[in-house]
Amino acid sequence: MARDTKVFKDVTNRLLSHLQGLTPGAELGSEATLAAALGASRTTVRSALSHMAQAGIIDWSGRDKRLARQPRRDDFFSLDETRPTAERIEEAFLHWILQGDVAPGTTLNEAELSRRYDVPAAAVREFLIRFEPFGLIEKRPNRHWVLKGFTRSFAQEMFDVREMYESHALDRLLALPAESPIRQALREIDAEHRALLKAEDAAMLSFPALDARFHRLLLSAACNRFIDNFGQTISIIVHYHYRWNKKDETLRNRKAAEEHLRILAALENGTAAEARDALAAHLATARDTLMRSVPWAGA
Amino acid sequence: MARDTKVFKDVTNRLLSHLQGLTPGAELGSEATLAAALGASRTTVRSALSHMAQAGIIDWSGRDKRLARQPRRDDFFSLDETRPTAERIEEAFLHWILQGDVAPGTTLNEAELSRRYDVPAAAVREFLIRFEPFGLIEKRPNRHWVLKGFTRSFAQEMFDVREMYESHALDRLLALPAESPIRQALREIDAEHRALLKAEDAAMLSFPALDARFHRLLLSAACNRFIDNFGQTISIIVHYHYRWNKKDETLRNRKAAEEHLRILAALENGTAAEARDALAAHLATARDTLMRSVPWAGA
DNA sequence: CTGTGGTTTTTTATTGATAAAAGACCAAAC
DNA sequence: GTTTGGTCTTTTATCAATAAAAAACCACAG
Repeated sequence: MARDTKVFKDVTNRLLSHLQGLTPGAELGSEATLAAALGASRTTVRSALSHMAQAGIIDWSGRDKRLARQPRRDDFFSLDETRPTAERIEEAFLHWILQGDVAPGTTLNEAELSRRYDVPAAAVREFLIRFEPFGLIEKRPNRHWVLKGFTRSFAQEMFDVREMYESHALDRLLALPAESPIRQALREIDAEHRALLKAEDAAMLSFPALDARFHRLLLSAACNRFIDNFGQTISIIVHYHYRWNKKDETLRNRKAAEEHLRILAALENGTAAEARDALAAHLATARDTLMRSVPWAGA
Repeated sequence: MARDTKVFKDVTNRLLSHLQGLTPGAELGSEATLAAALGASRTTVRSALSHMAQAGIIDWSGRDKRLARQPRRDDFFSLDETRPTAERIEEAFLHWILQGDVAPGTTLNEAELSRRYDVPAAAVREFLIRFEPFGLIEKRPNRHWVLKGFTRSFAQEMFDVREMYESHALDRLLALPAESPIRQALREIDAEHRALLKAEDAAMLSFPALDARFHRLLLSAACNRFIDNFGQTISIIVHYHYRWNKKDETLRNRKAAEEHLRILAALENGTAAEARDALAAHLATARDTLMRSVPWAGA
């Protein structure tokens, strides 16, 4: 077999949902236009079109492309088939690692991971290479990968960098005018926090996603690709950590949301010192929460 | 063809140079001992041994392994054959990029790089993946890699992080006792700086290596894998930059060496504030030097 | 001469085959 | 009974073949 037809399926799906908005007989526009709109090559769009013509969804001959009938639900490919491979590995792998039942020192076999997650071996390899500088895994040349585990020292070092970056970003943020896009976005996030805190406890489950957005937005004020990059990886780790550690979840999230609000309030009305103080307090809580859930043992 | 026999050649070379210290008739020791000493598998050591037996360098039958004659120069494999692939790509690629005649926006073809540097395509791919988070290149999914170039904003962002990390490391260093290994190592580096400054101008060519060691040692005080990792990459970039930018080289190096000495003196005898000040001054000069050589134009 | 679609070429992603290197196993030697 | 070396198995690195996707090319309609 050669490469997967993922892009073709994804393009077909997106083309179909576009067609749902049209009435039968409507013109579809030129191939080049469709390709540009879908962000794919004309070759792939043509494959999708001929697939849809065969299925009787469109009439197609030369320049004349018309909707023949409304797309049905079973015309679509399943979402699972179009999900990016990288995303699937990342999710499966991080879930496995942060689940906690994988001991540090475990050797990772590329072929086995590839089989287990049903993804190409090259994609597994690529993921592991990308993940290595992050420090959780290590490659022994000519040998296998070794899991170094989520140790206390790892968590500590991660937080040291996080504190450095977020403090730096906050200082940059304080220097920005109140009308800047980032500060406007922060005001919107402030409103979302208030709405979440007013809602029922169950709604608190959506806090991790909000938390990730808040911190990424904060870091984006640094306008630094290295910091953005780190923030992305950290948000993955923290996100999966939240998913895993269910203890006192609602209470913990509520407290974190309130700490976010204190930072946001200080940014809006308070002094720079108060904002720095609020951020430091929040990061200290976050560090404490994370460290509590990391086992003392481990290499 | 399958994989290269690089490890075999390297093991053979190292075994040969070990044999040069022995007199003919001497026993070589067990296969397992040799394998452990050379950091390779017994399988590979056995291949090397049978190669050397065939060449008449040793007499080998069962447990009895003796040196038959002194290894000659032409018994060795050429150094070029044993150099790690990763190192070769890194050197060739970074040299090409930092040479400056490659315009940002240039597309990189994996197969072409593989041919040009005579390294396996997979190794090129691996190198590019590792290098991507560093921000110089970018992958368009299902398409090629794109060079983003060594732009002013890139250099600026790199230095922002560098300043953050080195300041943090310095604070950690100031808290260490005078007898700590890092401070001892710094005293040795201090002496090397003084020796270099006393020597002729030509000796200043070895400064870049000393500079890299100084900064890496400083960063190592942070005891943080993320910081160490960044330091490694930066030292590569700065190293290649030095190699490229020959203007006022000696003068520039001399100045930097003196700035290093000021930091080291402050660490030894001065106040914390003086040390911080000296570091800030040095980083400002370094930033200025780098920025001067980065063209204003570019994406 | 510009936009469009049919066609061909190039490049990338993926797989399976193959040899190097590592690692496991086991019997003989000390 | 521990060490050592011969042999076999597993895993990794590499290449070649193949199909998807992209990109280039070209002819023709308007």
